[in-house]
Amino acid sequence: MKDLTAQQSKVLNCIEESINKTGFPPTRAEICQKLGFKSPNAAESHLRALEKKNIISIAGGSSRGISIKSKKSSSGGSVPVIGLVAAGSATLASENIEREINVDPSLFSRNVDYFLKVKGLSMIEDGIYEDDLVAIHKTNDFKNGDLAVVRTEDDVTLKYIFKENHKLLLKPANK
Amino acid sequence: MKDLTAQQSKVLNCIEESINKTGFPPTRAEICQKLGFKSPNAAESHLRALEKKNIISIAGGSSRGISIKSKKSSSGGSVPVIGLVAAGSATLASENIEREINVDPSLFSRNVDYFLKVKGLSMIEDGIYEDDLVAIHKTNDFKNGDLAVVRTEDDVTLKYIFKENHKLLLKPANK
DNA sequence: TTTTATACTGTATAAATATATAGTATTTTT
DNA sequence: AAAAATACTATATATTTATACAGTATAAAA
Repeated sequence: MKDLTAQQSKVLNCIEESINKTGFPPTRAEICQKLGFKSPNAAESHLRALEKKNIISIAGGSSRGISIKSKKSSSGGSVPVIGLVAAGSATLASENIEREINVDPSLFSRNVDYFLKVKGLSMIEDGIYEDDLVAIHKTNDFKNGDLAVVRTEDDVTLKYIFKENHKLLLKPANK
Repeated sequence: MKDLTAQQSKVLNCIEESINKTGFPPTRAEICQKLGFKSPNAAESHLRALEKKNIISIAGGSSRGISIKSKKSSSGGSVPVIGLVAAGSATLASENIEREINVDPSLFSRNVDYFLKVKGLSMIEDGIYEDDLVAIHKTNDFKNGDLAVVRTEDDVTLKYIFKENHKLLLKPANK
């Protein structure tokens, strides 16, 4: 799958949020309102970009005709579970998948791409214990203080992420 | 819940089908076309009837603004969620059920009868935070040190349970 | 260097859509 | 027997919505 730009991720999130919250996709105007655009064409062109990248499909001539593709069956979709170590590999290669579990999408505000099984006790102060499953949502869009899966050269960990000037600041949960 | 008429059921089916097939709810016109009505008001009044019976909600002023309120627990994995306070009542009365979620039974070693939503911070030292969901398995069989839902005269809490001689000892998780 | 993609503002409009009103007829409830 | 709910047709319209067209500007790819 091609990478999404930050803005495209925001729009995709906006669609997911709308479906989760209201039960139906947003209009162009609603996307603009949520993301602060002043022209409906801003939303329109992002939607077309997402369509081109095969992330969503747009039903021509009908209102709110947006649907998210490749979304596993909306009720009880199967989501892979990956150990923290294996998550370092680029893809969700089948060898790295420990198991698949069915989750109710309504439990989470965003689409869950996979689960990470936590190793070690580094997050214990935040109530995340060894062997806990952490739901991971893939996106380029984040806020300061979000908890994120961070991959460095030789390690994969959970860290709080901050953007300062033009650098990324990573803050671990343990002291 | 009041019973639906044959026509109202047809309309509800039509809505469900549309959401499953296209990803978004139908318009009045689409309902008419599917069910053979010749007036948009036929669909409209059925929708209002379904709304009155609390089956769906209709967002005013927005197209396709239909969402289905109580999802039927058609799949076997549906489990009710109950707030801790409400759990004091004897049964899983429908008024006390906040929602229903679908869970993968393989996530738990025992059968899950319901979920409790945690209030307060009494379990924070054990990694159970406010609004966490705790899976509850009903049984008379327990071991010393098991975490259990305990109901006293006026309170419902999570406590560690021990059997000593012929008495039950309850130990809270907080200091 | 030219093209393509991204990222918008601003304006306009045909078509889609919700929704009200006016009727008629049948069934169910009180 | 009267009232209320159900089940529609038919028409009308204000508003919502998708969608096209015309620009401007920047960054990335060819």
